[in-house]
Amino acid sequence: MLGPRNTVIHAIDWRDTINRDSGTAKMSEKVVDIAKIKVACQNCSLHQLCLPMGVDGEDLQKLDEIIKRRRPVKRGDDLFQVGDGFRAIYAVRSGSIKTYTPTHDGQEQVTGFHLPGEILGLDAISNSIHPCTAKSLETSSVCEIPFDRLEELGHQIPSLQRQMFKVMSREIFEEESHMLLLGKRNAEERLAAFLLSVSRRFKRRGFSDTEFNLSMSRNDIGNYLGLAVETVSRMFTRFQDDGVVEVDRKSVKILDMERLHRLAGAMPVQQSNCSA
Amino acid sequence: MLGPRNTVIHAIDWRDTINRDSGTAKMSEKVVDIAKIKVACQNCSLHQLCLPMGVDGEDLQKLDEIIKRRRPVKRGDDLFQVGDGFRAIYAVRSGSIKTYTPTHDGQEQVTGFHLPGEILGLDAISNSIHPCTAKSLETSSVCEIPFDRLEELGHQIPSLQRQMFKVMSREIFEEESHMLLLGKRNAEERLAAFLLSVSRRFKRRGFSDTEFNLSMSRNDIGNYLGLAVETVSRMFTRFQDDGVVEVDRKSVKILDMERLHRLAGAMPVQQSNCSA
DNA sequence: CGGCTGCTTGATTACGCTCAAGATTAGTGG
DNA sequence: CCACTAATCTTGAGCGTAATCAAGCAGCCG
Repeated sequence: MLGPRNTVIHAIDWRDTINRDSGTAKMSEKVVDIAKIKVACQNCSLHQLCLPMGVDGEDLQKLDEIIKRRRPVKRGDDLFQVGDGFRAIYAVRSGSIKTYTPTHDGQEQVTGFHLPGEILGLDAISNSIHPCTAKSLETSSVCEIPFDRLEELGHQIPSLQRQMFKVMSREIFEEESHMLLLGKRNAEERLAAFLLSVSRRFKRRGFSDTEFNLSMSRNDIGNYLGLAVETVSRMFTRFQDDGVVEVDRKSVKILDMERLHRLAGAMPVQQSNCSA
Repeated sequence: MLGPRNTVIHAIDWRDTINRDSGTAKMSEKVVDIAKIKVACQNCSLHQLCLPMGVDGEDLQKLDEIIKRRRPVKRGDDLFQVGDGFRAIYAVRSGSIKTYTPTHDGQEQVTGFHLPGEILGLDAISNSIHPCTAKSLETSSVCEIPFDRLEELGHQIPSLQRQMFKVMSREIFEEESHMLLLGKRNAEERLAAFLLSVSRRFKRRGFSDTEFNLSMSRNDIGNYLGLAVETVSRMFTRFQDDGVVEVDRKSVKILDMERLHRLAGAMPVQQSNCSA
């Protein structure tokens, strides 16, 4: 199925993703990391955001040993599917992954977009079955962390257990924020808040917070925000007409951050101290 | 501010809550538990649902020792408030608690209703600050579990660490389900799903799944479901007119469970195996 | 008993969905 | 490399669901 032609194209996609000095999205680590796929945690640029945060020295070594680095997953590939048995959690290393829960009537709800340094699969622990599907939005690479091994290490390494609790807690917190968005905000506020969230997350990863590419489709965005595709499109147009952002297909440039914040409306009172 | 009159009234509320043989809601444990507030985990009827699940013998003893039982909290009392420093998580023992995140413009989003056996405060771990307020909907009692002690025990007791992960994972899963509801369901489906959720949770706790009292106001329900109060009220009326439920103020009797399920519409594909 | 809050019901409005068509881009194969 | 097809995105028109506004009712508590 995979001809040499295909391989070339994907290689190009991949290089685009890691191109740091272009005006386009850069959701990946340093170019050097690509060459040797098996980068140790201590050398990974996401070290500070990811599971190893707070874990160091010998302990980090141990954690590093149980982590399996996977080859890059192509756009459209599933990391895991709904119903799959739960064996590992995943950390995004480069690219981006969307997770969504399908319903019996064929609908889907996108539950999140995951950028480098973020963890997937935490919702599968309780039932030992993945309640959602994780699909790669572009060529991405992920670290696979076998959960039974991670649990063992959790007893041995206090800082790791603590970090796991923190990561899961953050996930709960983020989802509560999203509930607020879905429950109380109108279309304009939703899209503005979404753009700010992406912007903030890119910034933390060392990329521009004003110019980036959205790897997900308008459809995905709408689904995630509880809006019709058409509404998302109209809001983008409106923002552009108002001079708040400049949008060209996937590429977004935020022109007036101040106004975008005002458009996003009221945030949870906590949000101020929270550097997500 | 609190005259003796008040005290009496609250005592009455409390007795109502624990009255098992009336047709009204019964969200509490056995009457015997009330007398001696400090029930050990091993004697607690919620043992199987709560944090101690899977922990036994000597280990359960240790867990038991760090848990502080609080006196009943009265209706309207806050367990903790947004912005409070995080020191402990809480397990509901009887009654019910709502959590909500206030926004800067004075709005609120109810993020959950917590019944006996359920854990609160997990969203505060990552930032060490409570991002929401927890308010008691009726006279309730809770167990306070100091988090630093719990973390220590987590290293010593593998089954406890595991249970913590499971509890947090379940929370994430539940919130994803709620995201689906807020993003994709109409008013009718939302209220039907809500009633089914409450019904299911009462059943697991040994109460009737067809007759119960809702401790929260219509306002809270609407807020939680992303609907106006008026819409909630209209939907209750519609359900009653259709003979699906019988509603009298707080009291709900489900007459046609089958039809209520159909009204709730499509569930996540996982939901079938999930006995929440 | 009177004031208050919470709930219900009705009338009107508006936001965003649906349907539909066209435009642009991406993917595929000759 | 270009042409064709499929998919995605944009824009417009009309409609429907639920919000808003407004009033009345019932239960609760002082």
